[in-house]
Amino acid sequence: MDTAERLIRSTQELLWDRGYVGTSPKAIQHHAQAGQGSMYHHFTGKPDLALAAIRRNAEELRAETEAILSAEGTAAEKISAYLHRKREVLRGCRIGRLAEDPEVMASDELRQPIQETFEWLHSRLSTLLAEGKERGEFSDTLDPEAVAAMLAAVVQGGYVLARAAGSEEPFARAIDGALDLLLSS
Amino acid sequence: MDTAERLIRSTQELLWDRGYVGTSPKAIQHHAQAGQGSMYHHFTGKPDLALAAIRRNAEELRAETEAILSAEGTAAEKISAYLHRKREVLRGCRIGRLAEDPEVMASDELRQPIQETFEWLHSRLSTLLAEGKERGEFSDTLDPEAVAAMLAAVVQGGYVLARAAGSEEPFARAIDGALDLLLSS
DNA sequence: GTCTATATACTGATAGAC
DNA sequence: GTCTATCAGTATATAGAC
Repeated sequence: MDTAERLIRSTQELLWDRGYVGTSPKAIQHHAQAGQGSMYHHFTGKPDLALAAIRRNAEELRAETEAILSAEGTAAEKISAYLHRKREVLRGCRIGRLAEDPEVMASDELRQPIQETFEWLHSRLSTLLAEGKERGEFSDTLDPEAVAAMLAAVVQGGYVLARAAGSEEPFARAIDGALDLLLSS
Repeated sequence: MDTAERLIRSTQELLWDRGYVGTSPKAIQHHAQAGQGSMYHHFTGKPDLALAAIRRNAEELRAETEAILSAEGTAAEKISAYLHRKREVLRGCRIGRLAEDPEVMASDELRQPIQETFEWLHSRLSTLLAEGKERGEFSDTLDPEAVAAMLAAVVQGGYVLARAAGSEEPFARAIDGALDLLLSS
């Protein structure tokens, strides 16, 4: 793996665990085993490298999610698979956590991949819900747009509750609560 | 207002907007119009002052929430009032955002008020749901613990989606989705 | 209680040698 | 491409005068 690639991957990990404000160039260089000079040769600075890493994290998250949502099954099965997907719950969401970072939110360029990822997810979930509703899997009164937002929020909020508790349990409970209501509605 | 009080209130605001990692003693002093010496006279350092500010933010959030949940009305009305409560959506949650801060999560002392606040909220919501269920307001199959976690998660995740979008809309949609399912279940 | 001086380490970068 | 040197500014304090 070349140096530029190691720098991007190291930054992906550090942004996931510490956010943008909490990640220094020095920490990135150390993690990537690259020198100061290498980093500034391949990237113009911290924002440039962070942007590459955020985009990569977004692409990877989207690909992993799409693999689950496009698998065989009913809409209800896909939604359930998405909610019960294998996750490092206590680590949080590599994309959602950046929505709490003041410098990411202050930069249109850094915020864009975050915004687009959630727009994509919302669109994907709401299409799926509409198809399931069409096939009679869900209540006739179900609002796909609202329920899609609710499902995305439950996952993001589940991470927050779990981290606050130091336990995966609140995440699992929140998912259960959402799925119970959706499937019994 | 005395200096110690100004320092605490300034730190409350800065932690809300920038988190612990993103807030420096210098920024606090400037916001509170207090000198370096004053800050270190009243508090032993940044963690000590932050702890006071986090506890204060937790107390205030809890008091505001309790006022809504203990008002007159059915369980469903109280839950709806809680979800539709006046919020600075794009600013995020003054407590939940700290669950994404690496240094707060690394310190048992700083994390404790965050953990306790969500434990209190979960307990309060789940009691309310159980009472409502008892009175026939909700489905017989409703699981109060799971739905309470789901509701807390929707609020926290709603903040994340709204900040990512730069718009309050996703928050409102997520709340609508949760409430629709709860009340039609 | 508040102020100024001082201190060590880190942040985020630039410059130029190799 | 990578390395070392250097830099202005900040982070997080401590010490001692007033």
